Amino acid sequence: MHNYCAETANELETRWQSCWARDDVYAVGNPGDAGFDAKKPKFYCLDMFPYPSGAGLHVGHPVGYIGSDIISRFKRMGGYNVLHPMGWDAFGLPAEQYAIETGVHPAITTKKAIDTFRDQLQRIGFSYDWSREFATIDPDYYKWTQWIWLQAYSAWFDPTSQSAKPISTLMEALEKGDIVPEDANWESKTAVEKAAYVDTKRIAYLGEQVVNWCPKLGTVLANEEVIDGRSERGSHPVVRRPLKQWMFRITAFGDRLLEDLEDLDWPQSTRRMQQEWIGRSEGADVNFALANSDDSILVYTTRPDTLFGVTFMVLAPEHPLVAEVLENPPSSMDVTSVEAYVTEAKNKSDIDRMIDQKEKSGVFTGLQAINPATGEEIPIWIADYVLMGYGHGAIMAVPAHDQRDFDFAETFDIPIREVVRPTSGEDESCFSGNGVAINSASDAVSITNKTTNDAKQIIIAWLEKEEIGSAKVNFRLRDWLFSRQRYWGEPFPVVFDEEGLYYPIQEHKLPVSLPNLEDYTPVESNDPQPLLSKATDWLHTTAGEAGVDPALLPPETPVTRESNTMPGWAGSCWYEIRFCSPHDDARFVNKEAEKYWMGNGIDLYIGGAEHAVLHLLYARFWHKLLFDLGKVECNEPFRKLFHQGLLTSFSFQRKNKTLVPSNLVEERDKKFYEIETGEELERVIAKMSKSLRNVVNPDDVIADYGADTLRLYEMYMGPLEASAPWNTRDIVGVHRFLQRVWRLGIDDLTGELCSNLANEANEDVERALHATVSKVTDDIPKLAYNTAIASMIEFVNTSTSAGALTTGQLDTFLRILSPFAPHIAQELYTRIGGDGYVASQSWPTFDPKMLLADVIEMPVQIMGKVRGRISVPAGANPKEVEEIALHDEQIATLLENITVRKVIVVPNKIINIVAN
RNA sequence: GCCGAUGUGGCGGAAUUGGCAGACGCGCCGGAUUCAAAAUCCGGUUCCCGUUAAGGGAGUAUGGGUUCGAGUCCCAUCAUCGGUACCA
Repeated sequence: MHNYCAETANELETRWQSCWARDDVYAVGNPGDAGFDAKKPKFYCLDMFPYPSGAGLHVGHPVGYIGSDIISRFKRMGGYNVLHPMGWDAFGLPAEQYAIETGVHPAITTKKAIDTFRDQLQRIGFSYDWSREFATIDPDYYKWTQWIWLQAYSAWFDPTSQSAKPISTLMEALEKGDIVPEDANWESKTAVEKAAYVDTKRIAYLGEQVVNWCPKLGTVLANEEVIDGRSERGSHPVVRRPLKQWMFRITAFGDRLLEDLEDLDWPQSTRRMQQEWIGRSEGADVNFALANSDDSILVYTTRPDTLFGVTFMVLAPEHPLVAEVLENPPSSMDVTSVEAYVTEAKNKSDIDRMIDQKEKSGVFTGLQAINPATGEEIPIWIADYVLMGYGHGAIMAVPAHDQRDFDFAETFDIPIREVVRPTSGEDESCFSGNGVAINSASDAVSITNKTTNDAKQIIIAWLEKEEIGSAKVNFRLRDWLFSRQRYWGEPFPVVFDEEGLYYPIQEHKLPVSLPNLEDYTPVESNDPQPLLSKATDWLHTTAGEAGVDPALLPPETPVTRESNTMPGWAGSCWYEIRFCSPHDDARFVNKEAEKYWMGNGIDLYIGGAEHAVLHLLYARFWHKLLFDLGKVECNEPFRKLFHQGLLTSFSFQRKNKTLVPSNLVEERDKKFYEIETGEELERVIAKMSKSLRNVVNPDDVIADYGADTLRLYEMYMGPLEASAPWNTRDIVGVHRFLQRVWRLGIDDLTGELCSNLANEANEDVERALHATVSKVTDDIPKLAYNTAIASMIEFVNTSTSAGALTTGQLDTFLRILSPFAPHIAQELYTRIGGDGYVASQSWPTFDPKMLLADVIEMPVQIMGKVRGRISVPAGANPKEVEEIALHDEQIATLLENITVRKVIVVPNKIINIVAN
């Protein structure tokens, strides 16, 4: 037998894969390379590169990769230069955790995992340009990751131009007096003070602030990595504590990160999530003077128009004024209870703070502030519902118009004063919407009867005139904490002298290599202890050895290296750029190559929606920084983004909603039972997971059916963006399809070419072929692969039934099949005498005239129900169609005793007769 | 709670600007081929009524609405999934 089966598929697939590798079929050059035509249009199609885990690939991984491979192959055949690379995101926690358990160096396990992943991916037949492969752990790569960090270190954000600039421009402007420091006192500063001031303005800066410390992971985490007070990875408890850490001034880019989302071709939901994460709000800073004191409290509010409704103030327990007042408490303060409350709040984790949101707790300070609008004294409270991390850690409370303040006021019996009336609808107990100001007039200022928006403007103008406040834009986004106390990450190119002053490593001395460690176990300590501090020989060195500019520090000066490392995100923040020229060692990317491939951003970026905020926001930030500094052409890296759906699996659920691993379930009469207990189970959709035993390995699927079947099945399951459950039973459908494709060209019995390929073309088959080419050509750019495959199945069924297909028709069909099932298409293409690789041929065209039939069959409805059908010549005008319909025997009979009121003719679609 | 998405046969899913609901595949039923089975091929398959049939009725989460015509548009409700969580 010579039929298409698992053996046939596996034999021909591995054979062609080695030919592709041998002939570099999918390698693409760069502008300036021999044979590279830079006048051709380009298509840069990128997959989010994987973190290669020791477990290897499961069938969920390739979904997006198959999707990107199909459109890449399609674009190549359409005459584009296609950049379609793959690499590895290889720094990170899992390899390090494994090293802690086994003592095996992360570099070894990571390399092994990469080799496994690469083998598995190559077996699926992707058209990656493997000559561009790299991993983020390669010193040639992380050298430039460190270099980019130095760019941020050596830059500041100029608020006037809203862009990053070299730090030297700041120093010049300060010297010239164009920029004045906050204390208006540049001239009298010492050199060290001047340097310290400039340091506070760097985009990569060392900041002492409260961080999220995860004892279990032994490292700090960025705000984004903390979910409900637990680590995003592993879900371990996180506590907050102050620490000096490297930060990125991402908040400076908040406006641009927000505004530039508008022009991106991204899923609406992802843009929304980024918008909300950035969380821009407009409002005002207002200073409240304390009664009987020179102190004041600065608050941020989005509702300055409710100033007349402020009946108390609240400080976060961590607010500096709290500690200050406790040092020297006024007689009105109940020191014991205030201290107790503050201590308790400090010890509470974020999770505990979030429980019982309704139940507000707090303590009165005994202090009073003065409402600047009314002149009234208002009490100052401390409560943990006010967060130190947002605004100024203090609020003006307006219980009538803010639910939280309302709950608090109710609990502690504080007056509630209504100052906004809704323009419509009933007056709720706590109305937080826009309306019209009431009860808002004093000798100082009046906004009564003004709409909320007008009232805001008036109050802000008044605050500014009185110099007690100003308009302010605030972001939810915090600066990005960029230090980790882990081993398996990029070292920072910076050292400290004995006084704690820091110095960057010179560019030409990069990379700062990661030293080897004997032992990866984190140090048990209340204080975060970076693992690299165990590498004492490496840690303590001299300025010259480390590569500090001798002009900054004499070479023999003893220095300590930075022992924190960069987080896992670092490598994935710019890999898309490096793929343009991965082996360039003169620059982080070749300028011409970057301009050609990324001048208008990446044409298609495919990856999971789980990266909607973190990775995509960080990468955008790095790109904008590099853009401002003139290092890249474009200010957004990913022009078009697409999220593939999650591949789920079936699982089995007991009545009490617990899940049963799939290997403990049996199927009888279409029902599912737990083997041990005999309980009937419900089949539900669940994530693939080891514990549920419902993970499918692509290697097994390939062994049973071949890679082409795997590719086709994953794309045929449904729309690429939708989640769908893996159902092994369904795979045979597309496998049978490929068997029929095979028989179009090959006689199963003899293995020879089918004899009828030489016959004359069949008219119906030819029309069907044009229709299929048209459908597939339309569907691929939309990534609507499931319907493209359906139309190809229909074509094969049509030509199989017709028993007639010419060599030329088969050639055309194999070309449109080739992006989906490249191996079988190549094999048959070669067997029917095609030259070279089908992947390098041109995409077929179709004749639109062939899509139109001469006679069109149209359904005829009477009162919206189909009652018959008629045949009309193509191009008949509506009047003619109406005549034909009304004179149709069957229709005329049905219309005998009723009156025709109206006839609606939709050309080429339908006729509806309104009659009664 | 708030924001967003989704809801179509036994299952995965199709359906241009509103125009024949269920393409295509799985499964199932019947047939051909076979000593037999597998594989393959052909036909059928939304549900209900109708002896097979002819034919009729209902139907795209639920309830209303707009329209000659609604899976598609509008309003309300329910369910599932995702995001978010005191952001002043």
